[in-house]
Amino acid sequence: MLLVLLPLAFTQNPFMGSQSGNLSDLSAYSGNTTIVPEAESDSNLRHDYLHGPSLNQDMGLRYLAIPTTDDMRLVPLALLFRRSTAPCLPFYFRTVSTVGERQAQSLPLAVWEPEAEGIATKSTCVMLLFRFTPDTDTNSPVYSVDCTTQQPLALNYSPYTNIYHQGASNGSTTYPNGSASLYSPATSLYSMPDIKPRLSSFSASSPGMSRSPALPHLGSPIATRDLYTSATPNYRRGSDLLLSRSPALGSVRGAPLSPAESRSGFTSPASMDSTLHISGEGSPPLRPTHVMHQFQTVDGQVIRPEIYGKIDKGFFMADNDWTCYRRNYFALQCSYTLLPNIPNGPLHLIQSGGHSPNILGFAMSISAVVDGQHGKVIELVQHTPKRDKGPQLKPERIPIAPKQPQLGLFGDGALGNSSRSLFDQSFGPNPGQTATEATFERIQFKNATANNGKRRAAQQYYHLVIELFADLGSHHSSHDRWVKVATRMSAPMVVRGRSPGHYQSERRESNASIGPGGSGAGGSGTFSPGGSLRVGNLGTVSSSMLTSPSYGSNYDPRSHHYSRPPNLRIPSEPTLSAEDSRSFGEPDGFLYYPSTIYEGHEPRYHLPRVSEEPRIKSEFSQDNGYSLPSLTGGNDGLPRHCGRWEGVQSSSTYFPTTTLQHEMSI
DNA sequence: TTCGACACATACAG
DNA sequence: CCTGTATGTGTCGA
Repeated sequence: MLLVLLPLAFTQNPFMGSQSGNLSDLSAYSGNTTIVPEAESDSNLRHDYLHGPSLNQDMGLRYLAIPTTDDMRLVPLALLFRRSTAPCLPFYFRTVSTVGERQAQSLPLAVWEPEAEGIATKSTCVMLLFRFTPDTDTNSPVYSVDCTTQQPLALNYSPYTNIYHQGASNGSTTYPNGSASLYSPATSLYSMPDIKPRLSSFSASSPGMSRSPALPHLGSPIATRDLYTSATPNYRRGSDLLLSRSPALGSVRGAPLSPAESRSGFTSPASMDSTLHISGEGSPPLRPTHVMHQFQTVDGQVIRPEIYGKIDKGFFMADNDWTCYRRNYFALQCSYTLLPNIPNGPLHLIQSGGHSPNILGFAMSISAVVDGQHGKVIELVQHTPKRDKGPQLKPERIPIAPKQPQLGLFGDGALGNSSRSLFDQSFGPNPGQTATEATFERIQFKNATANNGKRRAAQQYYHLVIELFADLGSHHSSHDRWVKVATRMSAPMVVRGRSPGHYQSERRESNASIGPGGSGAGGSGTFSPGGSLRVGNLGTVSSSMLTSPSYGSNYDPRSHHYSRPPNLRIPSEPTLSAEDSRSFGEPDGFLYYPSTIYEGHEPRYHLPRVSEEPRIKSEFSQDNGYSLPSLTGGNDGLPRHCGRWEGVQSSSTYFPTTTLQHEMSI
């Protein structure tokens, strides 16, 4: 089965007037699919996409389609509309199989991360397309789709990226076995903020792909990759493969973004906001949150944690793998929410055996493993700015409060009061405020992956793991006090052990690197443009500073490693080698293909460079000046920086009048 | 072959 | 321009 997230740009806001305004269009290419307005969904269609406040007036899952046949066509399954241009957190799509009354499984399908898509219009929607194939679907039927979203955190700037589509091409590729693969653009799946999506490797002329007869009159198909090109000068792409275990899909993983298309140096504003955990292009995607323990309120309501994370800096795509250098720093921003969010309720850990210990708080940490979730642990080390002259530590467990999912998309106070309900301790420069995000900076892998760069041997892969722990209280032994309740693992990554020069023969398309000179990450604590405060912390509050994490350009003047002709577009070719078959190990074969489709090919607006944001030096430096884990405190009272981004309010300015349809055929 | 240590290069802030 | 800081990377030896 193939899932495709297909962003569409509508000339008219689907929220205006008839909300079913697009239904007819959808029906037009629905083929053997039954499409029903959400209100009409029946037992066959479960779409309780509201895991806590999620869809709201700003966005909605309007239609769901019930595949009635297993024909080979794509089946439009759902349309997710967004009417606002404001940023929002990713939407998570899951399949839900039901056995009796019980949900048997909930398979993550895809995450649509608006910012990553550069959606800046009121008339945007995402359509999920499923391709049902006899072989795959027989064993893993998908009965419905669950669409959830983590509530938006406050953002004050526009995350708009000037992504636009140009040219016409299909965004899918046909593989030998007949199944089409789509890649998620960088902004893809399970990843977070720093948007560097890599495009799907759909070349403009993907062989085997043709317009689907089922998807008529929607304009010319476009290649995802095109969406990230010219008008997106600094847009980073990351690509991700969603999930897939099937050989066919697994091969997708390799589908890379053309290096040429990656825009160096740009970090989406959204990614700059530490409160935002939207996956970003250019950073390795994260798999869905793996919940190990749920919680319960006193009245029995089950609470599920959702982890957010964003891998910052240091990573780039090489040979279709997320890659970094062991010696270079990367950073990892972590936060979590509780869904539904219960502001003041004491929580109890749900454990087998009946005992339900109180949860006094939560903490997050990071780790790494090799070869999957249960692989051997790989040590991570955290440096101080002194690097070799300073201590080398292991990333510690940082207590932080949950972010509040229920706050409005555009509201302030994403880190508000309720965060304090679980944590009285204060972090950050604003006493009383509870940190809701921990940023682990200057992290390095202790070891490189085996055989990296060598094709003759199997490439080893690491995964970063973000861990959420519940604090059961100091009355427990140190061993029992912290219970790991959820984890979220990154896409597989290659860690190179040697200097870049050693790999120069290989192409590098990244951007993740902050570039030479360490201009970017500078200090420890930062204020993101969105107003979140990141407080450097080495056990205690150490420092903070205002800054806009500027990642600068990908371009490395010294080595030129990251440079590429600005307009050079290299047709991406899916790599389907066995190596590429490596999959996420997630349940199966779902790929998604998010992209925003714009009509018109004119160059679009350019985003202000994030690097232009003012950087403010720390005011809270500790004596030692070190700052390791950073905590992001509530942003209450912090200035929201919106100004420079506010100009993009009117989507009409940027949107073509023609609706484009990206189609794919199998 | 891998990795630590040292050194150098570069960007940026003051 | 100079200096200090931070960090990417080249090199070498264990």
